[in-house]
Amino acid sequence: MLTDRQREIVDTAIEIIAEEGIHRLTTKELSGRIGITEPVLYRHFENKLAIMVAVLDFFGEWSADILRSIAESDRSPREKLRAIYGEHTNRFMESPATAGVLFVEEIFKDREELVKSMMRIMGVAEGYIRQILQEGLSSGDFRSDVPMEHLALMALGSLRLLVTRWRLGGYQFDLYEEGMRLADSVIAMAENSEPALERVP
Amino acid sequence: MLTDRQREIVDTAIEIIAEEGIHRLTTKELSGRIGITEPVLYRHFENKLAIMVAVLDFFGEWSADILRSIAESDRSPREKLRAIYGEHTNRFMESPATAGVLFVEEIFKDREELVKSMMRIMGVAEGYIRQILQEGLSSGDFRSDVPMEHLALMALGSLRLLVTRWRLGGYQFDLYEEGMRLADSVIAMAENSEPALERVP
Amino acid sequence: MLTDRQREIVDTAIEIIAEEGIHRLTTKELSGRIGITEPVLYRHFENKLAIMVAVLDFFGEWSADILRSIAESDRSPREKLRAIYGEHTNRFMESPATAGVLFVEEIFKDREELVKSMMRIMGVAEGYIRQILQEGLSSGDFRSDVPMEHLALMALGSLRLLVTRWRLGGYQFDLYEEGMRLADSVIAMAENSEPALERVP
Amino acid sequence: MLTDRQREIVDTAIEIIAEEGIHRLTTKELSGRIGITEPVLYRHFENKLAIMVAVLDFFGEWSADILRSIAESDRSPREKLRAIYGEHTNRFMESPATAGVLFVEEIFKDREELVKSMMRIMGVAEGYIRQILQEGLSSGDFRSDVPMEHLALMALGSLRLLVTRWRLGGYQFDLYEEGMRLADSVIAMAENSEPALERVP
DNA sequence: TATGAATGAGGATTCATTCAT
DNA sequence: CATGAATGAATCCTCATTCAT
Repeated sequence: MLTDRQREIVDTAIEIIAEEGIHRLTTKELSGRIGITEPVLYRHFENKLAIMVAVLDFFGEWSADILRSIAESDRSPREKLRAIYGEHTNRFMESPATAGVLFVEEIFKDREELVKSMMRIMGVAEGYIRQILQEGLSSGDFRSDVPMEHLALMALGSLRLLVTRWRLGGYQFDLYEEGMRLADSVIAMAENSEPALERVP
Repeated sequence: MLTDRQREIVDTAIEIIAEEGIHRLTTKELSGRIGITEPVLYRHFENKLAIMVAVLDFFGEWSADILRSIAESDRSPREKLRAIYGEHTNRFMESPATAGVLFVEEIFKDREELVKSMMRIMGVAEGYIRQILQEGLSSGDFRSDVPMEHLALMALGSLRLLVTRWRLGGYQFDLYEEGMRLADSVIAMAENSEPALERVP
Repeated sequence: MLTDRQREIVDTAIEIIAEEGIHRLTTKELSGRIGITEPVLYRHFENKLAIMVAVLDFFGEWSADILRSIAESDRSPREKLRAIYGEHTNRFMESPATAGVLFVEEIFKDREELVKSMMRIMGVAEGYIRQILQEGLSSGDFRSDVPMEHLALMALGSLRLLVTRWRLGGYQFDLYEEGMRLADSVIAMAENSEPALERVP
Repeated sequence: MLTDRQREIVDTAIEIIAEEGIHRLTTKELSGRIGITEPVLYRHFENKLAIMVAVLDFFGEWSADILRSIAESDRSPREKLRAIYGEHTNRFMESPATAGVLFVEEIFKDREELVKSMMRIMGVAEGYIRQILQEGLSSGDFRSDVPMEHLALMALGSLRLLVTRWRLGGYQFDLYEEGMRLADSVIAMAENSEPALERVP
């Protein structure tokens, strides 16, 4: 879908956003890092907005890929929920720049033109998560006394907040390890508290 | 602490951030909205950074005020947790601009100079929340099989995500009502599942 | 002639020019150093130009005072020439700020309105110097094969350049000592080379 | 070393400094005179400081060129000293703007960042002058009873002061003619007073 | 496909000065 | 005599974007 140059531009844009913040994503900085002149950007994208949309789309695909592969795997709902934390935190540690994935809304929220793109991306991600939770509900693994959407809010919300603190703190702690510990807690709370009674008979 | 003019400037800055995003917080926009000339801003604040710090401090106090009054109230830990959701969502609906409170980190995260201010503010808020959760643990109301910090991450993280969606969706749903429903779910999950057995004997 | 406040303003202005350069002589800096508000300056001077003229006049009087007292003293022309170097360098070391005296033209040269003031001041100083040189010529102490105006240019020019280097170098060497050594050289060159023959018989 | 545009910018900067003073060297004035917009300046120089450094360097080269060619010429020390006055005053009359060369220190003295550049330039010039004076000393043309550095101070100092007065007086007198007359006086004073006795034997 | 050169609009900030109190 | 509050004009500089080559 994207040419090599376009990929390079998008990657570099993400790098800048991650390292220096969205307000440093300027055409000068972007072209400078790649080693091209500014007009080149306009050969490959109509304008800066188009670059940002491409960044968004990249994030969307990145996120959808992870979630889809987890959702379609053979694991139990519990394991899938764990995998969401594990996969994300793992990849974030490898490439902190992409930690922005979870915060796409925050990064671009003040650009009206991008909201639609974002909503779509978030919708896709949410879809996968709900699907996983639904499985857990159906199988009786997850408790049914709280609405699934609240489970989703807590699962994703806690993960986001964990990552936020990791970034603000300067990537000091081991995100993956903390993520897995958090996952276990979330699962413990999401589980049916009397599994034996309900499932064994 | 702040003069009237300074308050006016800070309020207007928050308004702009809420309505148009941080990237529109320019001295021109700010002075224009207030109906003064740009240099006036510099009579009341040393520079734009000082204005942003004042905005941060305002957020910090706003947040600390709510949390302190809840923490010091007579309610049960359960009720306090509920109150956190209730008070915040309620006030956000009254003044959506201040919904930024919860997202201070995101708004200013790319301004290195402000990170310290932010950390302090977040620390204060976290302190109150931990205090409330601790009470619940001590009283046996809250489950002890998950670390308190994870409870905090889930409680605050889910609230944040709820508010984020409310804002992105254009303030369409009733944040307070949804917030209280979410609170009940969070409490249900945080509670000891067999209260009678553990607390009565 | 000047009120106390006016003196304070002029002194501080000189201080600023000496320490930070003419481009830092702003009403803000000036009032700030004195500990008053900016409008106060306008109570005591019509505008900034008037302050600069007062600075110029101060310089003029300072310079004229030294030169007059030397010119009117009982010393020989030789000694008077020495005294010019000695008095100036001595006072400059006590108060480097006033070293600007010699460079009034440079400091204010781009302010057309001040040129007339400056010319007058320089004229006065030159008058005294010429008077001293004339004495030396008449008495046969100084050589007559070079025009007096050239003697003046060399005497004053070398002193200026010495002081310039002292300032640029950060006041590192002992200006007075170097000044006196220079004075001796200038005098040696200005003197009649065959004094015995011409004056004794 | 400099592109055409850069040369144009530097030349115009010098023009402005000469005509209106350093305080009128603004990006607006500079771009306006050239007939370009302000941002163009920043395509060709990193910032205003870089422009000023380029101006300084231009002065330095200009000065070094003259002095080197004189120093390396076949003339006698006497003639070289004369040539310094002659060449400089001659060129200043052709292009009064460049008269700033001699006063680089004064023009930029309050810009700390430029002092190093200046020191280097002045050092180079001084080196050539000392070299010439040394020749005169060695050859017995110049008197040895005054330190060479004092000769240099007088030679350069008197020239500077002459040019200063020429500029302040609005370029009224014939600088070249006056310069050569001054040169003769300086040489007369610098010469050994009893040449016959010392050199003929 | 890339570049060099340019630009209009806007960024934060500082200036000398005024005026009502 | 002094201040608090304000301002118009100017400062240096950066932005995204265009266009001829």
